[in-house]
Amino acid sequence: MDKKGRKRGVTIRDIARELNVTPSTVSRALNGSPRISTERKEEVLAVAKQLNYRPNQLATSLRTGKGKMLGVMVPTTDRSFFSSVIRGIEEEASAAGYSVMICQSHDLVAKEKQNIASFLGAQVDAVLASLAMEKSKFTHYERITEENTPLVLFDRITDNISVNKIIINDFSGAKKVMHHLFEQGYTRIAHLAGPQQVALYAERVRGYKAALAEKEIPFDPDLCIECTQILAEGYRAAQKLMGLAHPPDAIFASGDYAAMGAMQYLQERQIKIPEEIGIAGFSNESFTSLVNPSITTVDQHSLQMGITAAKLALSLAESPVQTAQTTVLEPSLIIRNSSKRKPEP
Amino acid sequence: MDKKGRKRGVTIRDIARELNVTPSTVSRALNGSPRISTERKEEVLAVAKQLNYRPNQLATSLRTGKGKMLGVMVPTTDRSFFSSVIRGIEEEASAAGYSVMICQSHDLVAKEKQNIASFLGAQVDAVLASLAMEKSKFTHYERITEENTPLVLFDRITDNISVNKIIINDFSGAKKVMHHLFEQGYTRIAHLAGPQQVALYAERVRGYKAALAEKEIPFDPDLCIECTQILAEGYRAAQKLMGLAHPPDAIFASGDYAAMGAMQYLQERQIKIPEEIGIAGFSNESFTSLVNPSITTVDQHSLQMGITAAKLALSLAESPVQTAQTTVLEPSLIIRNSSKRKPEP
DNA sequence: CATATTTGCGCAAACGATTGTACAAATATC
DNA sequence: GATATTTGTACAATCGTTTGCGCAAATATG
Repeated sequence: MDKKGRKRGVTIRDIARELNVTPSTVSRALNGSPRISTERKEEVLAVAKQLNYRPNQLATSLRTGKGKMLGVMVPTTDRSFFSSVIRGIEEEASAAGYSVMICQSHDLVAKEKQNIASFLGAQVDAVLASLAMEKSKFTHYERITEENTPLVLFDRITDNISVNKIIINDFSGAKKVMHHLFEQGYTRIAHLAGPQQVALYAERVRGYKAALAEKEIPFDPDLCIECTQILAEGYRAAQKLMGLAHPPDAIFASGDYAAMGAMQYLQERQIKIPEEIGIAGFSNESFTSLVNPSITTVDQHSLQMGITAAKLALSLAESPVQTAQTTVLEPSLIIRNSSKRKPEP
Repeated sequence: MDKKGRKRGVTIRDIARELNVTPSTVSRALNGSPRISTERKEEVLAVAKQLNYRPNQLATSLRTGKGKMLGVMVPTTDRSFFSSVIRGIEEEASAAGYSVMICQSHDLVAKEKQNIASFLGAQVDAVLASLAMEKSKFTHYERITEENTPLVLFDRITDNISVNKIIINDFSGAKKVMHHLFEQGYTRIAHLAGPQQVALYAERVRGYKAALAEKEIPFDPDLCIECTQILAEGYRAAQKLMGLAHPPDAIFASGDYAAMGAMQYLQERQIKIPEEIGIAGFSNESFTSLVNPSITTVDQHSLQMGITAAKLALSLAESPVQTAQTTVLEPSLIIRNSSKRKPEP
């Protein structure tokens, strides 16, 4: 601590003084410059270790413009999907010597703006983000690219902004669910769609419709209910569906929480799952394997998505001149009891 | 971008040049120094806005030694408890103009060390951490305090290191569960204890024993099984318990996942819950309200814990000279169907 | 009116690291 | 042995901000 109560660490100056050389020599030695003799390097390294020297990242970043830090923004960390993605990003980043700054938007544009300001202020080398659900004009994201900081969008993306994107094939995921439901003998399948301003939910609806079309089943608007993918809305949607003149014999929800809500309603009504009605969700939320019956869902390979996104972000951070690309990951169907009414073959 | 391809932002120099003053004047104006005239301040502010100036946090931090950043380390973000704590920390921090850097230890000491190095390198103003389960000597945590960075431990703490701590009253939480189970008429209550090197699990065992003692029920070692609090271990523990000559009539698990595992085993065995056996967990994990029957558990006021921890950390960051204190929060029992076998009064 | 005080701002030195250039000594070349 | 080349360090500027000190002009005080 100096006289002002601030903490003071060991600096290259201290090492330099110890060895009667200049800070520049120490710096070069530490960074393995070829212009420094091997013996000097060893001396410097020894003293550095002895003094427990730790480079001040801030100073290095300020000088070099590279902060060795990735900014990650997700709507929330307590969904298993996002938390896995983060884990993937972290693994990849820390392997490359980068640290990760995580922020949550709580699906609020205002918070997004705030977080972006934080990222930019902290001079992160790249930003990885999954968009908030709130409708917006994405101008705050443009400020990132304006400052020449690489931006990678994952999962919740938009076409309104031209950057690198990592998504899963939501269209295909939805179709896989539908094929499975057809295979199990369900024919009148309802869909609990997510907010359609979010691209991935729109994609899933597209997959739903495409699967119907393949079977030459006309699309029935009554069976496709748009709702935020939370438990209560799934419950209400199921209620509505069961009140129809021709209720569905299966419900495919665009999110696991809505699927769960629907299931709760059906169970309260003593409707047997999967015998009378089949249920499927999306995201492979951890509870889907715990509840009874376990819920059929779609795994999004979240860890892999994080790794892929991080790799891309890191490469962009090192060499910023690259053209925007979109990587599409293939999701996997996970069949569980909520939709299995045929015996195993 | 300069010639080397690095991004260059607007600096106070640019503002200064525009107004024909020096950077120091701009800096003072921006920081509201009383030594600058009101008109100058307005001019500076106007130009700053016009040029879209954003202070370089790195430079400020380097100069002042304060990074306006909190480091948060948790074992994992995908437990609802930790993710809520983080949310609380974030809210409090961002209200105070601080940003938050989140790292996960995955319960590995090696990762803890790495993360601490990241924190220290990033010159965070304070570190908030919940310990990994792995046994260790905590010397890596001491490096934080050695560098005079405030450290606040929450939830998973240790007595081996003298710092500020925020915990919930695990002893009392466990007793509350036990009282409730007694009240419901359960008398032979088993406990699935967590790893005893983790203080909070030891506390819960202490609460379990204390409640037994109050009822003058002798402690039966056969009924207290230590296991990591994951689903599979809970399942196995229940299996073991039901194989006893005198099996229990209730199982109180120190964690919700273990409780869930136990419940799955019992359900497979067609044992009725809560009629034949009562179940209770700990942590109020989100799935506990979704499964059937819903699981009685203990809420740890995670959001409040985060807020409290952040407040403490922030105050320490501002004025480092304070004596270590421990704050204890009171948990709440949440009674659900897995342990409710008496009709509501 | 002369001296003291305030007011408003500039100068320059930090913070800790990196890096282009310079420069002496050691080695190589003829 | 004189000159050219390499080798190992030092010097000093720089990244963007903050801040102690100094200094002039404006105002206040006697």
